[in-house]
Amino acid sequence: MSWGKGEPRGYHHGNLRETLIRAAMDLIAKKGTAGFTFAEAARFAGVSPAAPYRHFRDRDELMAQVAVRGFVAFEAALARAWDEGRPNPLAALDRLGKAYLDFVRAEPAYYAAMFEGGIPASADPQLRDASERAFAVLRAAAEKLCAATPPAGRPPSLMVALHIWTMAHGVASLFGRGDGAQRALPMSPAELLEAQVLVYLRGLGVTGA
Amino acid sequence: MSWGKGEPRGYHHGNLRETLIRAAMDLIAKKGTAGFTFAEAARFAGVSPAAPYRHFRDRDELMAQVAVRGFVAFEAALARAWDEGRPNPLAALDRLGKAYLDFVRAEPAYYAAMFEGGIPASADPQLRDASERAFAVLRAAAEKLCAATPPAGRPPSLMVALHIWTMAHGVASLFGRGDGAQRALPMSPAELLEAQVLVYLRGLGVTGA
DNA sequence: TGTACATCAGTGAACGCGCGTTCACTGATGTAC
DNA sequence: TGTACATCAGTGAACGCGCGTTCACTGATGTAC
Repeated sequence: MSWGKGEPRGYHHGNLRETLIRAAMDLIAKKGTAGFTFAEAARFAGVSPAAPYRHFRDRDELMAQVAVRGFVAFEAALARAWDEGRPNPLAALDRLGKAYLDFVRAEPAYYAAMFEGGIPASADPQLRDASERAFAVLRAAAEKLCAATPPAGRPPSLMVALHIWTMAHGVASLFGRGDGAQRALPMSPAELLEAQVLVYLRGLGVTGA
Repeated sequence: MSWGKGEPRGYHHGNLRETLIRAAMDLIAKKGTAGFTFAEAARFAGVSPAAPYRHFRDRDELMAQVAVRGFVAFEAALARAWDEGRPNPLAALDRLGKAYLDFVRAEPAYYAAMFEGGIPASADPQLRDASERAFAVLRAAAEKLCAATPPAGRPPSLMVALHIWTMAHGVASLFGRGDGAQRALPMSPAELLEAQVLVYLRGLGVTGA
């Protein structure tokens, strides 16, 4: 079950599934979601073009698996940053936004598979679930923030969660990509998002903003 | 120079360039940016696979042309909605946001070519220019809005323009796509964006928000 | 502990397909005189 | 106005390529007894 990296492998690979997922990530990171083929992933793994069919129905299933892993890693990163709102929701939210951008920049393959892979989240229950969990972190954050707003006219926390999401996603997708496709900006994406969230929170009447 | 639609065409097509661009748009709308090929565009136009080379260097140049047209149409739609801030900046901004979402929903091919085509805006000066012009509408809107904020601590209008852009783009890319890939929402994308912008403007201290 | 056998995971050759691209060509158009 | 000719725009056949997918196969692994 455990295979040394440099060891010559025998007839059986041993962890082909794992290797193929990593190969897919490498290829997606390098050439984008479109320039990733089943055949090339096999070649990358040093295996015949028929071998992947033992582990994945087709290219889309492999891509979906990458996306699932992406959402799992994403959720972990966001939850770690949010840290249940410690020491206070504002500081934690700031970390959350930075974590969002960091993830997109550091994991272009995950980001591409998650949001540009052409795999609808509804297609795979596993994918849907992983994506829900990641969003749940944002929901939790929104709830704590809403609790800090004046009770009169308190906004629905689901809406606030969606707003946070769209702000982070908008900045990330327009300016925060890992590859060099971003446009010139007078400030860093992180600064842009931070300022935006602060204005938004002030508009919400969050105490201390 | 003018060709009736149903007329049988002779050896020369007459407006192949135009027809290819429209074919590309149809294909991109149907199958996304990845599932669009030079050969199929030619077939779609009823012309030999070698013919497109008389008009475009390669597939990417055709895609870039679609993106350029997209930005031109986008600018027109945004400018029309903004209408120089009449009758007041808040009402105009609301229209602007709706126009952004409408465009993305109604013109999936343009949107895809503009933001998902893998064509960096910096690649083509014409593309860069068209994209600048579209953004200029947002800048103009941001300037008028900033003028309506308290002079003390007035934010830079470029930043506000970028914030408006990322909010609209975030909502559009996550929830406002023309195809059925959007997720379930407790409200329409337009409502979500409108509420978000209102909170943001209140945070900015815009008079009347 | 050894042996027989079922199952598993990867092979490699083959296939049909559509794409991108080239080439010499040819029909149509426009223009100089 | 007519004619000769240059230029333009599209043809169609051909090519090499890589992809997705299948197939009967075979080497390795695990397990029952």
